[in-house]
Amino acid sequence: MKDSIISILKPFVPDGTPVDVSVPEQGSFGHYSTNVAMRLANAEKKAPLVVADDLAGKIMKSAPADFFEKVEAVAPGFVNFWLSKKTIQEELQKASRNEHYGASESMKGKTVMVEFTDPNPFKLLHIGHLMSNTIGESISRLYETSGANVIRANYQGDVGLHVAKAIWGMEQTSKENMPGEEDSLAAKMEFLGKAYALGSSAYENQPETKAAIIEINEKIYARSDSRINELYDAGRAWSLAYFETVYKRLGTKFNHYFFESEAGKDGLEVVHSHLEIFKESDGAIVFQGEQYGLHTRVFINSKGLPTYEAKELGLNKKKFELYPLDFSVIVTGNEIIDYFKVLLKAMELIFPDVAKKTLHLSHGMLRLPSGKMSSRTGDVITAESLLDQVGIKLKEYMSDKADLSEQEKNEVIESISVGAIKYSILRQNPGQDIIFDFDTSLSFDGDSGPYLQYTYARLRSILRKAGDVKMKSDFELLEDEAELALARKILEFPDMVAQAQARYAPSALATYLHRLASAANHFYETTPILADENKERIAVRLALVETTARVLKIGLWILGMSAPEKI
RNA sequence: GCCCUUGUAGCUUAAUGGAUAAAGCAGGACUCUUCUAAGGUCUUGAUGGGGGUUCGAUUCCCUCCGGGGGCACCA
Repeated sequence: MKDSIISILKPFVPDGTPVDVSVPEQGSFGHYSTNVAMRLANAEKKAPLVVADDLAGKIMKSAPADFFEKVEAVAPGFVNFWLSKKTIQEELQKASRNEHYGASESMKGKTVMVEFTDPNPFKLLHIGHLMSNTIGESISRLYETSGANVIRANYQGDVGLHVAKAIWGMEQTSKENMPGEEDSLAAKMEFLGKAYALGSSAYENQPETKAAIIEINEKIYARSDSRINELYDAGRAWSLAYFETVYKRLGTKFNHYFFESEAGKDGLEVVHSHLEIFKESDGAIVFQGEQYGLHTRVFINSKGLPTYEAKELGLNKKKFELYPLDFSVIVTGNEIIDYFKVLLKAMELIFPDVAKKTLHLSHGMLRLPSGKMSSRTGDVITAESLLDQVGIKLKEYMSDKADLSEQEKNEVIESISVGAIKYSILRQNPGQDIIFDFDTSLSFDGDSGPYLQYTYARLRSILRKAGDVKMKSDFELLEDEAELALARKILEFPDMVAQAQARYAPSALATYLHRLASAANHFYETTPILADENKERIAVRLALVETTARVLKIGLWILGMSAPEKI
C-alpha cells in the first residue's frame, strides 16, 4: 500500500529526496502520512506548511479518482492521507484472492545461507539456543517470503575444550554405570550434562586435572586414543540424536550441518597458507587487530590446535565452496561480537568476497532473574524442560469450548507452548537481552503468542459455523469502522513483511501481528457476523474473516509459529 | 584501565529525526440467555541527570550516573 502512495507522490518530489510514508499512531492524522514536505521546505527555504498545502493540492488532482477520501496538509508540515472506502475495498479484494499475500520477489534467484542454533554436542540445549533457533528460523522464513532460496545451516561444536571436559567427566564413571543402548536419550543427555559439569569444575579447581583435560583435548583432535574415541563417538551420537528431537519440536529443518572438527582442519590450512597476515607470538599464531582498532586474537594455539577464530575462517570458506551463496548470515549471541569483528577483518584480508557477503547478526542473551545461566554449575534451563513446563501450565488454561480429542489437545498444547516461547523472544528487538522469568515472560494473554493463535482459532471457528454459506469477496458492503479498520490493517501486511526482512527484525512483524489481532478481536466483539439479516453482508464479512485468518496464519508462519484451528 | 552495548509507566517491551511517546502485565471500574471471556470496553501511570545540534530529539553528539558484555591461546 505504501508503494502506491509513494508512486503518487514521486512526481512532485525532486529526485534524491527520500520519500517516507508511514502509518500514524493517531487515527486523526490519517491512514497514511508523509513528512516529505518538511524535507522539501528545508531544502527550498520555504514555510513547511505552505509546501505541504501545495503538495496536498497537487496530489488530490493527480491521484486516480476516488483513490483518496481526503488529503490534508497540517502543521507543522505533514501531509495526511485518508484512503477512500473504494480503495480499501478494492485492495482488500486483491488480498483476499492472493494465497501468498505478503510474499515478494525482491530476493528471487538469490541463495542465502542462514546459520543458527549452533549447539555444542556433549552439552545441553538451553534456552539461549532457543533464542538463536527462533531468530534464525524466522530470518530464514523472511528470506523465503522474499523469494530467496534459503539454506539453513547448523554449526555444531563437536571438538574443543568443552568436549574434553565432558569426556574427562565420562571417564570418572565406571563402565557399568554408563548409559547403554536401552537407556533413553534423556537419560543419556542427563549423564553427559553431569559429566560436563564435573569436568568443568575440576578444570578450574584442580591444576592436575586441567592438564589431563588439555591432554584429552589433543587426543580428541588426533583421534589417537581408542578409549577416548569410544567415549567421544558415543557422546557425539547421543547429542546429535537428541538435538534432532528438539529441532523437530521447534519446526526447524536444517539443510546442512557443519562441525568444528572439519572446520578446524580447513581453518588450519587457511591460516598456514596466509601466514603473511598472522604473526607468531609465544608459540601461538595470532592476528594483530590493533592496527584496525581491534584487539589481538589467537587463531592457532601453542599446541598447534585451531581456536574458534581459525575454525570460523575454515567454515566460512567452506560455505561458499559448497553453495553458490549471494549472502551468508550468522546468528549468534552478542557475547562474541568483538571476536567476530577481528574474525571479519582477517577474513576481509584473506577472502574479501566472502567477508563482503557475510553478516554477523547478534542477539541478546537470555538471562535468568538470578543472573547468567551457567552449564558449569548446572544453573541452566534446558530447551526441553522449558517446553514441557509451559505445556503443564497450559493444560489448566485449555478451553472446554474447543471440543478437542485427547490427542488434538496434546498437539494444541505443544503448538501453543512453542508459540508462547517463540513470541516472547521475537516480540522485542534482536540484540536486546531478555530477562527470562518463567511466570512473567511467558504470558498467555495480551501481547503474546497464544493471543495471536487464539484469535486465529476464533476466526476459523466462525468459518466452520458458517457451514456452506458462500463467501463474497467484493467488499462494497464493508462500511462499519471496525471492519474498515481491520481491512486497513490487513493492507499493511506486505509493507511490514518487507520492513521486517530489510531490518532483520522479526519483532516488527510480531508487533504488527498483535495489532492486526487486536483489530480482528475488536471487529469480532462489535460485529455479530453470522447474525446479520442481510445475507450478502454475511457473505462479505465471512470473506473478511477468511482473509484476516489467512494473513494471521502467514504471519505466524514467518515467526515460526503454527496456527491451530481450535484451541 | 580500554572497547562495545544499554537505560522509556511498578514490571516486560514498542516507537525509518516528526504530531498528544504505543502496547501487554500488574492496579481500579465494567462486560458471557449472542459466532471460543486465552476476548472486549473504560481508567491510573514513563523517555536516568545535565549540556549541545535541529524548525522538531526516546532517536544524533558531548558529559556524568547506573546496568550488561568483551579485552590472546574456551566457544
